[in-house]
Amino acid sequence: MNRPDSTHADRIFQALGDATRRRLIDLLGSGPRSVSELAGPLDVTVTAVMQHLRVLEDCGLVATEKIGRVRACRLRPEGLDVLDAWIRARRSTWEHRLAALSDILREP
Amino acid sequence: MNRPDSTHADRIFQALGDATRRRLIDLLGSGPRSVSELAGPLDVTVTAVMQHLRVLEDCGLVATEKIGRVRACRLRPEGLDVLDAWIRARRSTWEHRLAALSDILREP
DNA sequence: TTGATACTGAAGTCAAAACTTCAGCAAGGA
DNA sequence: TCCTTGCTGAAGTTTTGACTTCAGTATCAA
Repeated sequence: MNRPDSTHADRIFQALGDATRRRLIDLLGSGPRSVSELAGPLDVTVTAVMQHLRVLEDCGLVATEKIGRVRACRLRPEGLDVLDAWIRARRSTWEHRLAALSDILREP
Repeated sequence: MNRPDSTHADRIFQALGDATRRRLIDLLGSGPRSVSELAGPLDVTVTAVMQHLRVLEDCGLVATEKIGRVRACRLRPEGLDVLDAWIRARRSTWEHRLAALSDILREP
């Protein structure tokens, strides 16, 4: 079924769930690129890159700007904040629960 | 195309890319559950839950153990470490690059 | 022993989404 | 002006993977 994703974190996980998009992200990691500069190494058509960029832009991981006839694409580091918050929230909850459990087990 | 995922982080993103699996993770956040206790709230068959558990177990986010005829499922907090490392690595790289860029722009 | 419960495995269905082709259009250069 | 480059949009194809059904198997309890 896979209900519609709602939260920001949901959309980011959904976006990063695709291997091509993660590779795109890593390409942009070494600096801004145009759409066709991304299509080459990714070995897909420029149209496919456009579609991936749309997804990544929608969830805040990438920003693009059209200058003349080329579209400049770059990463948005703040985009990772939501992901980081997701991890922190879970980690602290899970670890607290485990700690509480082991306290109980230590009872006489 | 979407080539086979190779790294551990890749498999985790792939796993968390699915909304049902994220909900499953959140259910386990409040304590261990059996397969059928998960299937109820998720509103899918036990078979579907089994398949999701397989994925989550393979990437180290969940551990399960069969006791008698019920399979006990629990989270593995360490599973998040890989994800956290992925974020940190990118964040620091991206931010350094941006810092370097703004240094250049500040040049006379 | 019998029946109910809890999962497992194989096999198939189906919809979402990744990707393509193709026909534009606008910008830049010769 | 004319050609090339770089992107865009619509539409269709193909693949992936989430989900189901159904037929087991093992465990537990009466």
